[in-house]
Amino acid sequence: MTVQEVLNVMSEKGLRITEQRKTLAELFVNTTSQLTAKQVHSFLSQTYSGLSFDTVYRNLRVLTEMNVLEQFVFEDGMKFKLHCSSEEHHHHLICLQCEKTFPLHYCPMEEVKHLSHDFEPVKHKFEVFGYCKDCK
Amino acid sequence: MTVQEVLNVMSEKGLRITEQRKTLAELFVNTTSQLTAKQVHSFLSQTYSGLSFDTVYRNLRVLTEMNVLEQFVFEDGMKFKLHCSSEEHHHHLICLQCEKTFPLHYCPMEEVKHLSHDFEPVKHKFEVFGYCKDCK
DNA sequence: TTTTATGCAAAAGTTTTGCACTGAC
DNA sequence: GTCAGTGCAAAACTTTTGCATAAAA
Repeated sequence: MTVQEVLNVMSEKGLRITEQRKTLAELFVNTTSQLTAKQVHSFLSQTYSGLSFDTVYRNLRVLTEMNVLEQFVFEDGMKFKLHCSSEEHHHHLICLQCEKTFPLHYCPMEEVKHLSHDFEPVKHKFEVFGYCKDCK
Repeated sequence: MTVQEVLNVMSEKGLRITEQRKTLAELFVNTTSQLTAKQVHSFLSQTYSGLSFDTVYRNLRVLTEMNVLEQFVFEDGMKFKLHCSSEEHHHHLICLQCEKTFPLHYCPMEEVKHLSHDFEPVKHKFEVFGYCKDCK
């Protein structure tokens, strides 16, 4: 997904394109790792010195609601990344060192459905943490 | 795991057995769902009216550190449950209605190891949410 | 010009910390 | 009697909300 595509989605949904939002879009398009609100704020602060946290939170929330970003829960708080455009359902390998994410085109739910007859699965979380080929 | 076994672990590690901690042990031994600090506080408050939140948090942390409890991260905060005594590595089916958990003796990591040669897995999260046979 | 986005200030929610006092051993 | 546990108060941290002003369309 390009910066322009992200901005188009925002426009189509009636959002206004501010300088901050452009930079925010660039940040997420160029990052494969999952970012905390704090990290996003730090990054944007380099350009917009008076940037407030509430604006960051508001934009992260709005972008998550319109499916541009995806939200994940971790021990150290919520993290955000660009919503995977891949048509196919998949999961992620997440590097503990560089924090980059790599798509894993495998889902264990087929197997689970065979094993759990008394339970009706609705959703699931599956994430693998470890070291990528550059970091291991 | 029985209440007495939990208390024994606490004693062995040098913790003192207070009335509150006895009740806390009973709560977790009798609950298969994952509880938030808030829920634990509510429950214990029924018996100990002046109960403070910091004591609840302290005890949850101490019990987690000595592996009596297990900690999970969710959208609505940390949750705790008795550490699974099962020898075998497993995951959980979690009911969205009654919040009970059911062991799932299946782990997708064997499959993942075959698929991801460039990535060295260290740990993983796998949880299935849905409706149990009583709730569906 | 109209309406949305932003910054500021403050609040709400969760978790942690320091300290004096109480209670377990 | 000694040391750990508790309650209280306050702080730290993350996220949210209300309102006046600034900026996008």
